[in-house]
Amino acid sequence: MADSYHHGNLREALIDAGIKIINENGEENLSLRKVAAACDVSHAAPYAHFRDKEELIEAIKENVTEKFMEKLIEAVEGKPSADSAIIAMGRAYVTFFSKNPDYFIFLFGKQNITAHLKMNKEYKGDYPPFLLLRRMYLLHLEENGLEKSIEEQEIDLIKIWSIVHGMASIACMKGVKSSFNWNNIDERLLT
Amino acid sequence: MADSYHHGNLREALIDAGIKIINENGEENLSLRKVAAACDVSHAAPYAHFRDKEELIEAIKENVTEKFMEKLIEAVEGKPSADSAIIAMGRAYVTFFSKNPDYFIFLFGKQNITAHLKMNKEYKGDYPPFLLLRRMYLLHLEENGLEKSIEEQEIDLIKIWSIVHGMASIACMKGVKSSFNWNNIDERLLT
DNA sequence: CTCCAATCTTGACACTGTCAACATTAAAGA
DNA sequence: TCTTTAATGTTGACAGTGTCAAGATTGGAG
Repeated sequence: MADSYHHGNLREALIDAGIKIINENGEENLSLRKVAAACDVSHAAPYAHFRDKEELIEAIKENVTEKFMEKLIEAVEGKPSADSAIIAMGRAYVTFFSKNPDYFIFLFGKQNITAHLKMNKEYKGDYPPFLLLRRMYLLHLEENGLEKSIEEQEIDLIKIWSIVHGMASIACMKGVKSSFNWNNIDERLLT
Repeated sequence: MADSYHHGNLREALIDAGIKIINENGEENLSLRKVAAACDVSHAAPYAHFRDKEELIEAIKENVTEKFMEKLIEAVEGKPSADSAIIAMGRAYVTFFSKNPDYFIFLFGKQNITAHLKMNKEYKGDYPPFLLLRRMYLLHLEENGLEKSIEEQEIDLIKIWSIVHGMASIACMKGVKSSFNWNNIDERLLT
């Protein structure tokens, strides 16, 4: 199967090769032709699996988001309360991107993330990490017997997500060398 | 001077044309050749003013950051206290990018911002909006007679910047249609 | 066994960033 | 005023890019 005309599993191979290139040389060095070459395949072969370059990038993003979600779920599960789960999730969020800033740039660089804050919308198609956060937040309200208006809930969600996402963003900036003292911030994460 | 061999003020014209293209068609449609064409100049003319494409983009970023700073300073000046100044600055921060999300993507999409958080470093070369924030924060400590360790100060700064920057980031995401109810968040911005 | 649809190749096109060689001109110094 | 020079702009070339059209190959359904 190595030197046969048909590759066998080109789609996955292209995604893996794309991730490797992004990790080693950054997104700006990702080209369809290089990805194809890395799979020992002609320059137009990817078009049998992806409509255009954007669609390959989108597939890679899904793949990276899955890895991201694994860390978040791992952080959340087994926690005694929603509060501690949310805090653990925030830590995992920042830790994940601190370890590989390239992923942050890759995932959020063009802001093409979908997240409907309105609680009465269907959640389908929303950004999975945000879905998890919302689930934990609703659990938090329930566990503590809190009743909040939709608007208040939205604000809380924005606040929580903002500080975590903002920290990740700042941590990924070049030149920001300060160590983040997460331990001190934990208890203030939730309002 | 219109049809003379020398343009006269090509450098500024290239920057302006670049901003226009980014505003109208997004950064992904910015090419040196288009910028040159927009200035009625040959495709290699920009190389007399910029080493490469990156240097032009960097110049455009400086230009956009100046506009950003104008809004921040405008929000800060005349405020009765450092606290109210910081809150106003946060509002201006989010408002600026809510109005033109393309600028957020352009400025922070690749995270190439320099901000040395350590208080004992020289501030030169730091990101101007961050410098302003730090100045206001130190004023806040002074006005309220607070004494904090360097580490505590850093944490405060990261927190403030994180929530504001994070909100701006989330506000610029596709699909986030919720209105930001800033009025409710103001009094909780400072710890 | 045949045929078809999925998959892959080849060749082309326009566009890109960049460089080298050359042209023009404003301005400084004689 | 004339000459020279450095700054600025042009032309032409090159490799690399995304994308498409036409054709080759092949696994698998019938």
